[in-house]
Amino acid sequence: MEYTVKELSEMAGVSPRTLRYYDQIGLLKPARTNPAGYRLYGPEEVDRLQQILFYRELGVRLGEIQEILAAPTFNAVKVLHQHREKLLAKRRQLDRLIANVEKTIAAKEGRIKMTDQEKFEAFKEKLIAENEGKYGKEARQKYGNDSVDEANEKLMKMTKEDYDRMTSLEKEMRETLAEAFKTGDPAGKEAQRAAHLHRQWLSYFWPRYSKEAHAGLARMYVDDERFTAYYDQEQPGTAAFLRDAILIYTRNLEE
Amino acid sequence: MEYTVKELSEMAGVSPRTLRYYDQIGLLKPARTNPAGYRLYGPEEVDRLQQILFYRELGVRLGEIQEILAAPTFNAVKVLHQHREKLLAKRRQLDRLIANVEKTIAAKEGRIKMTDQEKFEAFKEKLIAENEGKYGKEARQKYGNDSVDEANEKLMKMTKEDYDRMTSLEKEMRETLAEAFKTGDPAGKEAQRAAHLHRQWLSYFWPRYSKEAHAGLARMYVDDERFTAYYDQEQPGTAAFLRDAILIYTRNLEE
DNA sequence: ATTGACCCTGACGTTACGTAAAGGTGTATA
DNA sequence: TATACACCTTTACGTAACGTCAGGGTCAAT
Repeated sequence: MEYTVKELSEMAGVSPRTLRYYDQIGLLKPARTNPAGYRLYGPEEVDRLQQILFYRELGVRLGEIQEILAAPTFNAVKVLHQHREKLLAKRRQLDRLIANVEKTIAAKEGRIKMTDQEKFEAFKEKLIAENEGKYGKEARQKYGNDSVDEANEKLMKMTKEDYDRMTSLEKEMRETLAEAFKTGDPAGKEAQRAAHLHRQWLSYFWPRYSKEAHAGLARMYVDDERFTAYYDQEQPGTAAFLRDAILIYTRNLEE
Repeated sequence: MEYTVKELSEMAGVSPRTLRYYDQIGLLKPARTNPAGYRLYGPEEVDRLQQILFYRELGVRLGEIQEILAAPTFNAVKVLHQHREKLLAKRRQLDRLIANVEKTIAAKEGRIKMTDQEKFEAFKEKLIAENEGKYGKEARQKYGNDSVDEANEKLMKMTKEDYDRMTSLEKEMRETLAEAFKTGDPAGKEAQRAAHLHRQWLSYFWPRYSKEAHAGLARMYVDDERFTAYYDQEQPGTAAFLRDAILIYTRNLEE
């Protein structure tokens, strides 16, 4: 299959100008040109363009991409695995930015205070991540393999931001539940807040919330001794209390 | 606290030149200048710079940022929530790219075939907006609402034994998945076993199995950050890996 | 034969800075 | 008090990766 400039550009989501520019700088030459000088691209060029876009996505300069693709040791599959790693690192960086935004929201609402340093933490770590993302060679030569690997491991741990959000939600729920248990009133404000937090926590697992399922789970909390043991750790009767709170909560839900 | 150009630039992870440029174009003027003309930045400028960097991160042009920050209706907290949404969307986009890389690896190794269109799917951000709507709401209705509600009913009727079998099945699936992830091959034997276990586990929720729904759920695992968070706990990329394994699994199923 | 959507090659414009060049400032130390 | 040295200033040209015309040729269908 052969593609004209426009066909390939639309398929790849780039502009025709971009393809002509890549031709101009020798990054992506068409397979052939027709008598009138029209550029025609073949399957190899399609794959090469995909490679180029992977690198471009990672912020590698076109000149560098050219060198990489020209290297005699170039191994497409190996490089793709590297791409994958870089993209995962980028995702971790995004997680940090998201955490930063959430922290900033909390600060603006007066719930917490942020130092000036903290305000920029996520942006700076990006620089570190990106620097490392210059395909590692400089950093590895400079600081040696070990420290780079250590840094990577550290970053990997930061990955669990989502998981942390989930567990902190569960923790908050359990604390609220413990407070509510003291009141003894499963219909009370605290207990209902616990039920609501429980619902939010649940939403990390369940694709869609339904009050019936929520109530069903609550009943199971008492029937299943593992759950009972878990929730009754501090105070026996907590599991049953939570069940009652959830049953009231779901009963009061509209729809 | 007042900062000089260098102090602020180091704190924010930008160059001094950048701050002078922002002053030049009127995007970020210093609070005052000392007699010798040195720029001095106060707390308001620090916060404004943070705002600017959030927008810049999202690819907004400086001119546009200027307009946004100048708008009389500007509401910092509201905008931060928008930032958060955008960042989450960006993360979903990254998940797509990661999936694309993994798919490309599989294709290079000859395990699956990719059309030219598929090779570029993840790069096109416009299509993504469409997919967003498609998988965000419609797909959830398609694969979610009806069958999930039925599933919830099933869950409610479940006995404790059923529940135990279900959880241990899920545990086995996750362990198999973790092993398979190390191989990096979603078409491999381990990964396919994980996909099969996933199907069995699913059958505890879903009234009837269909490969289309299974594949739909797999896609949702990557599109929905809650699922991604859940499956990526140990190893980032696991959700995308599971999705690919399931896609391959369902594709190989006789109708 | 004509239309209209495509193609070509220049060539200058744009964004967000990087990078000197040429010189002034602040302060710690000899 | 002199000197070093790390900072600061403005001016100005350089750059990457295209966008955006202008001016003109091509192709497939009507």
